[in-house]
Amino acid sequence: MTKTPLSASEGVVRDLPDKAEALPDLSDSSDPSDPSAVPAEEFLRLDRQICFSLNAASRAFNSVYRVVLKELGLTYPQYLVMLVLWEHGELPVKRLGEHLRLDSGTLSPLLKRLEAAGLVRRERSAEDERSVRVNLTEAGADLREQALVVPRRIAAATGFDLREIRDLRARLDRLTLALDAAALEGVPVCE
Amino acid sequence: MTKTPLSASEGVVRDLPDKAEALPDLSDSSDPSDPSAVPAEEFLRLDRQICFSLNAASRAFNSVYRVVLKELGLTYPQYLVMLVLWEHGELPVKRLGEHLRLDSGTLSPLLKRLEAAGLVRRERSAEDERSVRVNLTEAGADLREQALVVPRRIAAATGFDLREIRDLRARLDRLTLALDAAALEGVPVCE
DNA sequence: CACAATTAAGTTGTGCACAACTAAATGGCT
DNA sequence: AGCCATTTAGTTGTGCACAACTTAATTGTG
Repeated sequence: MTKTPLSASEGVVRDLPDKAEALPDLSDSSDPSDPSAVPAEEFLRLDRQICFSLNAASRAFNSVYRVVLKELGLTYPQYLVMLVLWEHGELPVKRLGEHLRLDSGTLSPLLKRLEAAGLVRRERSAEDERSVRVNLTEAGADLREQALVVPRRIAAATGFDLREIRDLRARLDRLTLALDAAALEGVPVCE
Repeated sequence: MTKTPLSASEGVVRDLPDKAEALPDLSDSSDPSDPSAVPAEEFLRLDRQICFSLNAASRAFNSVYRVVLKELGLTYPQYLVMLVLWEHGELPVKRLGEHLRLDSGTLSPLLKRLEAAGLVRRERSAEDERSVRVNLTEAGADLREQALVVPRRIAAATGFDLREIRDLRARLDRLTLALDAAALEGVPVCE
């Protein structure tokens, strides 16, 4: 077996939405904002759920993009790189990485593949020989035309309207900010 | 260079939260629920943002878990597997995959590593020789004790209270459901 | 100016996700 | 019984994320 069926095939265990209501509603406890009011056992189970949800959403998103992007010949991370280049034009690898929160360990091979595909050119900067500037080729710039339909198709697949998307985005950004901050000053030891 | 600094180092391009307000507010257009009211160019930019947000949140989450789980000797996906086993006990690989939405291509090597670490045992089922049952070893069962603190630390890192976490989870699950459905019956061609 | 620290890109190695495939066991169905 | 479709794990190959490292260019400081 290889691919867990995505559909509502009979035997499938669906942890995601169903159990959401079936489980004890932790937010109904005396003080919903106080995590220490919840027993550790329950908390472990809750963790299982939120982990899974985020993971599942991320992967579901990925796989929808994968389908849509296949006809452009791009992977999802490659699409993200192209989006930045379409919007900003030439950029050194460093800047690209800042936009995407990716380091050279990820970008170097990815850019090599984009270059092999003829979408991008890389050349050492003259002023600073350490820096490599990434440029769109004509083919790369032209691909933007085909990409214009992608967002609509994705948005349609989510079933969310624009307001919901915006709202979800805001929450996710807030989450990311908090997590980054926590990662910086060391993850809290207990509390 | 290798790791894009997570901190507020001066030159860092922060696409995530700042631009959220700086950009034209698409949801203020005449009809927020009608995507076709938005020009394709804007839509492409919006897509860039929501993609990035989801991706960034997922990776930020991952890296916080990575830090916390390192002292347990687990990766994040391995932790997810252990959570399922702690909750359900012995399971065939197939069921494990259903809980986690992972196929054998991902699980087989992962379980092999967990087995090498002495946390699980795998044995062919007697009734059905196709099936492999995954069992916790004593060490694997014991590890649960240490894992009990993980959820609190993560929750603390998010800065979200339980209600917000629950709410975010509900949205993500809804998103996943919609995306799965779309993936099933083919992603909409244009719409 | 010289030399240490910093910065940019790339390389190597590990682990995960997934598509495509193989191998073996099982369950019908005739 | 014999055969074929299905089911279950596993394998192989590609691409991404990231840690740890290397190399080379640049900057800062004495």
